[in-house]
Amino acid sequence: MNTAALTSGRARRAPKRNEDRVILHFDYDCFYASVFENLNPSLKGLPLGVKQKSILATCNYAARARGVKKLMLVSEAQRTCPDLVLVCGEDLTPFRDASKTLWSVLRAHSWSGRVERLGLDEVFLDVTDVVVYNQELLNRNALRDSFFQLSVLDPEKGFSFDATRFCGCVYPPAYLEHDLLTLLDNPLCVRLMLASHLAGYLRHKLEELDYTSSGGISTNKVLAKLVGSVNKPRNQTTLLGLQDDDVQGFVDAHKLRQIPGIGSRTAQLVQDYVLSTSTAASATIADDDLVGQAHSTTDLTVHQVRQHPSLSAELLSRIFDHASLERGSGDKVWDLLHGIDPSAVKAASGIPAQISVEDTYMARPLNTPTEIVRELRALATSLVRRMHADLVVADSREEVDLAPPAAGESSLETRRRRWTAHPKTLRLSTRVRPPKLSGPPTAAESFARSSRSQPLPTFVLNLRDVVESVGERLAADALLPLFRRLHPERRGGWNLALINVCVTNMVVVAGGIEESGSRRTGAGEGAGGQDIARMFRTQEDKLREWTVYDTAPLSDDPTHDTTGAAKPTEVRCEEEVEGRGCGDLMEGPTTAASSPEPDACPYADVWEDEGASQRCRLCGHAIPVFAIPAHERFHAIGD
DNA sequence: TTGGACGAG
DNA sequence: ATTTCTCGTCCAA
Repeated sequence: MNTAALTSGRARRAPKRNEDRVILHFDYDCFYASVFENLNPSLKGLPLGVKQKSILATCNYAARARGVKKLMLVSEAQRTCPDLVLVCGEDLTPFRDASKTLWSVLRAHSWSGRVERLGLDEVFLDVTDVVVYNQELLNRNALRDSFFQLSVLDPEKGFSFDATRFCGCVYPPAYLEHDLLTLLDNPLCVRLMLASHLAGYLRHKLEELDYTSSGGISTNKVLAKLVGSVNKPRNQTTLLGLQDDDVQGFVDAHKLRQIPGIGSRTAQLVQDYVLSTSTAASATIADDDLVGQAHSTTDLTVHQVRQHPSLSAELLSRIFDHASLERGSGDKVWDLLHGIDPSAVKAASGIPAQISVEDTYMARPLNTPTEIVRELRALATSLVRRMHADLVVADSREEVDLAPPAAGESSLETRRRRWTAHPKTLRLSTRVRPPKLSGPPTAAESFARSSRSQPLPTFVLNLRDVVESVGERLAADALLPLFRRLHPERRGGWNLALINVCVTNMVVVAGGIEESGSRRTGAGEGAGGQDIARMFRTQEDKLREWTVYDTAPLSDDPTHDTTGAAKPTEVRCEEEVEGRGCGDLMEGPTTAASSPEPDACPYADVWEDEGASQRCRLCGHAIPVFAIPAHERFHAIGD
């Protein structure tokens, strides 16, 4: 039934916007800089720049007032503003922490749980439910003394507000002079007005934590985000669409690239098409001989693109298909050009889809095996740390029914922590340094990454080992083989400009964060997952009995005791060290990594010796001996 | 499943 | 020296 709508004639009809929802967008003002200012308040008022390697990731408004810009080279920024205070923002941990805190403040005020983070410094809220509830509560005779209820159960919880006006700015600004009571005859306007006060209240809550923000209020995500940028720092804007022209006019004024969802590739394809098919008669593209001009220097507005006579959703689809890129979402771009965005605000899962760590080596690319192994080990260790921070929670469950701690039990901590999800896949990505030769024809091709992935070895999920040792093992056992797959040749150095290590493919562990065991959910059949979780737990408890704790360093691996920490010695089995995950970085056969047979390791003295492990006959991965029973259990369950 | 392309901050 | 460090979705083989 869509085919009729896809004919160009019908597709160009006036678009129909869904205005049933109310969406808020928050953007924390110069977030990274604010985090540092709050960590160290003496920085407030000084021009502050946050750098990552050679660029300024962001800067505060004091710095911007002096001409410093985001994403400026550090050297340029210092020339522009000699007394610029610089802090290093390469470690994202404090930003993640602050982001989570602010997000939880917003989430605490949501009824629907639809509170979606975009990056670390933006949040969308779908507040349709709260707003509609308060819409029904409005007393037309006492609008000035309204009360916004934040809770159905507790009518006292909320804030007073004046329902005869909007909180913050409105767009178009002309509506400020409009008779507000007339405006409020429109139920959509009433909802947006209510939402503006809610947004103002929430921004005030964020300011109590010393974070200012910019807010956008509209009926979908794209419009809320776009309109939030109209009054930038520390303010908010509500997009009022009384007539369709208002919203379309607002979107039309933007450059193509400014529309979220239209990236550089899409914008270039659309723009190239529009420019190359514009005839001299096309009045919209003005006097410039744009057709002959370098396309990259032009930035068409949405309005200019929409003026193109034959443009339609279908034509866009053909443009994207023809470029052998993009799926069937010419429709999506067409919608975006008209301010239509049906995408839902997603409820937070609490579990990231992937966790990755990376480092760049622009100034001095990595070339020697020693450097590469050192970096792989460092990245592996931070990745394990991140996995613990993001995927492991304290376990409040009482395990009274299981074996009590044995005498001298050292796992008091470990049995109180558990994974909320297991990543199944490990991926290593690298980027080689841009081929610096050719001048003009250099494309953005140097930007490309390549990657290899494999199942994540299960020992990474062992909470008993210290992170450093797990990290070392991960590097030796898994990352090195992946690296060899990625770079099978050894011609004169690798010239690596970037390494990224990622875990993904999360399998949520049965029982949510607040679940309190299978006893709580009496749902008979669906409890299979929780039974599996229980089996894992009992398995671990059994394993613990077999684990010998020893403060002595491992005899065959002196690097393991560099931390001096006590570490469990693996229980060995007779098929000792059958396979090695490490192998030769430079000369290992390309097929070795995928073969179940271990390859010789002539450079074993260079690389980490991994200690006792063997390959699983089912999946071919090197498994530390102590983890084999659990690994087999894993296979038996069938994932 | 794997590896890439693209889009977001 | 169009960069930083991520995260998410979609697509094809």
